[in-house]
Amino acid sequence: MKKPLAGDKKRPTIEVVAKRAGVSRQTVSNAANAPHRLRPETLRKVLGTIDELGYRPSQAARSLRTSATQVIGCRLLPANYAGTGGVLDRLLHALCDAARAKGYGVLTFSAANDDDEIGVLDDLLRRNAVDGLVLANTHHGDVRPGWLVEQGARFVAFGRPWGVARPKHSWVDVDGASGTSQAVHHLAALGHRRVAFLGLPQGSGVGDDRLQGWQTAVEALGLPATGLVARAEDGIVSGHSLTEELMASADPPTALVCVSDAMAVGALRAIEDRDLTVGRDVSVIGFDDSPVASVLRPRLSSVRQPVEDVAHKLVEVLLAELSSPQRRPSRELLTPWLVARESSGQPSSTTARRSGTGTGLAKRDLFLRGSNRKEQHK
Amino acid sequence: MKKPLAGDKKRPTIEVVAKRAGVSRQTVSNAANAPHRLRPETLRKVLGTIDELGYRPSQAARSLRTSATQVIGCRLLPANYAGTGGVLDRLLHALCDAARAKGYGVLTFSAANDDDEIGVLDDLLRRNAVDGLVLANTHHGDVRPGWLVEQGARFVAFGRPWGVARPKHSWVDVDGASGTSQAVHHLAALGHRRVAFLGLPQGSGVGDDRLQGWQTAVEALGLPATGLVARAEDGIVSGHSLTEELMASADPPTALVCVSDAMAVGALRAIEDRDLTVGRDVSVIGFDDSPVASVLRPRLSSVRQPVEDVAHKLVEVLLAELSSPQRRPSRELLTPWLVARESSGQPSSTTARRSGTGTGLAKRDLFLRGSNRKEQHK
DNA sequence: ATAGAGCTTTTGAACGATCAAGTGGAGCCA
DNA sequence: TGGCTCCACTTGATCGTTCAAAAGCTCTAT
Repeated sequence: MKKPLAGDKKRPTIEVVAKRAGVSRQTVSNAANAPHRLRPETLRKVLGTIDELGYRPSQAARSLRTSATQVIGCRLLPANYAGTGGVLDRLLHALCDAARAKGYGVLTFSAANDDDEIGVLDDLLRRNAVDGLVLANTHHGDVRPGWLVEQGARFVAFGRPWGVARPKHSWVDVDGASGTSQAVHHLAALGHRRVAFLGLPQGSGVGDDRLQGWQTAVEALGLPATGLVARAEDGIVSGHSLTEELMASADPPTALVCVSDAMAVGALRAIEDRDLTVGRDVSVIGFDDSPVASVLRPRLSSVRQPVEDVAHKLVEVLLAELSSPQRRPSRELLTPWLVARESSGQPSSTTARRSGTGTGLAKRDLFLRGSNRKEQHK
Repeated sequence: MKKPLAGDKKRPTIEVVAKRAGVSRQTVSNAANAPHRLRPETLRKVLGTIDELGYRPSQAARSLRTSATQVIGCRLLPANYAGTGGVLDRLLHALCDAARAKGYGVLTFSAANDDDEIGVLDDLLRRNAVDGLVLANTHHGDVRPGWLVEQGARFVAFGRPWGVARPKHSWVDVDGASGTSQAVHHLAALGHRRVAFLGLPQGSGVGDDRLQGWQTAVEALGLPATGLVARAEDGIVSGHSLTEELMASADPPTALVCVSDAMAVGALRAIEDRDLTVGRDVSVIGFDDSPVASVLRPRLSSVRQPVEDVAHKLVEVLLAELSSPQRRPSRELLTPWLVARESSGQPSSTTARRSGTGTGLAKRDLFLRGSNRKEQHK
């Protein structure tokens, strides 16, 4: 039915469609934007012509008139193998889907740092290239939200406004504390009592949030807490040295809850270096369920963020922001869940050596790989 | 100098700038688009006013008039932990940078499959939402390039037009054969003679290309070739079973060159399962240098694609395509390089056991992690 | 003095859609 | 019949920019 736009043949304009259907421009416009205004018969006729010519309204002309671009801007963060990088990549996919379902596109851009990002945002806003923005990776002392509010820009943050008492903008975030708390409960249920936490230096929003979840759970379960928190900048190296530190103590932990998968990878290494077995002698749980988690051996238990839900909420909140600007900011806190794998098991003191974990390709690996492949081609 | 767009204050239009500078609209327009047409004095004055008011031309109005959106479309492929996924994520970042350097933005979208993608592309083209497209992940029997050519769309493919004799479109690709050839040469230099290849089923473009590189190198070096090629669908499980197969033979290989990192991960597992040591008893080299490569232990040697160069070429070729449509299609083949890590070492028969590879966190890990962090915040 | 050439600047029109106001006709009521 | 409302559709104006052509101006050559 659709006519190909072969060669340099021009796209049909609303005028062409109108003439061909024997109606006026506005009627064609209404057929798409306000079908209830047309008589059913007319509507059918016009839609038929639209389909026949393959007409779609020019985005530029529509944007000029309505000053709405139907585009959302989002910074592309460097894809590091662990940490937030992996999550943000997944989020971007989900965001594209969620946005498209609402008729929006996603314009991505990269920036070297926050100041550079503000430069890009300034350009996008001044050119009216986007209707709204998704601001990822918020952190303490983040200058971007304030700047955006000042500019009167519409945006949602993915991440709470850490350290800001009365934020003037909407945000969506994942309850990190719930995630680490789930991890501790899972470990306690397996029989662990000395559950340590590998966190970030004080002052990091996500870090403190996740630490608090550990703390809450430990208190609730009556587990020991002293000497079981170690902190450093995120990274494999940090995870390694913090774990060495903890394991060298008089009464070492039997399980480690980590603030990130990168930390967890470091922890795995340190445990192996002490000739201990991960998941038996010492259990490890990471955060973010980055792609590496299911490739490591033993596979890493990790807390997974509900990125699809986050993306839907982000779009929902942003669109609300776009339609009625002066409402008070909304907040959404979503709950992550634990993906338990072989890196977390019963402590060796309370159970005999588990069988069938050391060698061979686990059945679950097969299944996981299978479902990955399906996702890839669906 | 820049005036904030506080509150709902309207962006200044070209008319406002013109009035304020005491010139006409067109002069303001020329100041930005054709400065050579203005008297130096006038130019200075107008640019001053533009800067003072923070004026930027409305993208919509400009697009309407020029029918150029300054936007490139690119499909976002599912981020699988190995295979092309990781490469395409890196590519997207580089593409955003390269595009922005030329004043273009990148509109991303996801699609469930190629047909779905055509639907999205059709929409984007009909609405004139993008000037051009980057088509990633080309494969045998790909219907997209032909469809795009038929539509008269401007695009560049990342990936050769596999199986098409006289392609009608431009493309940029990485020379996979060179990559696997480098891998074989590297292994041969280390003393390996029986170098096997873990490939994809015949008919896959990238797979056959990479196999050919292995073949060429093996012939050039006079290494044995019979019984050293195993093929299956990409994936960890495939890598595992193919490796078991090869290692069970009468005269097993001492090194494996893999078509992907996923295959390589499977190979690592299979080797460990036979209680052999990777990098000593059997060396393994992957392809794409996905994020997992440097996290695995031993760290995986892998062939790395020059994504930044690819992105630059893609943008360069696409912009050429946009400016002068009817030139003949250009082709660019870039060369990847081998990143040698611990998974490839001297074969155990020709050398004593290497020291310092088994335990501890390698120094290079420290450096790598450090540079990752820097990239993240630069 | 005047025309022509060349440079700088201005003016009118157009891009293709939507908004706001206007028109014509059917239906209803007095 | 006149007047009013409501519905379906049409017309004129407009969004903010750039293109194409016209208009001024300066300078030179006749």
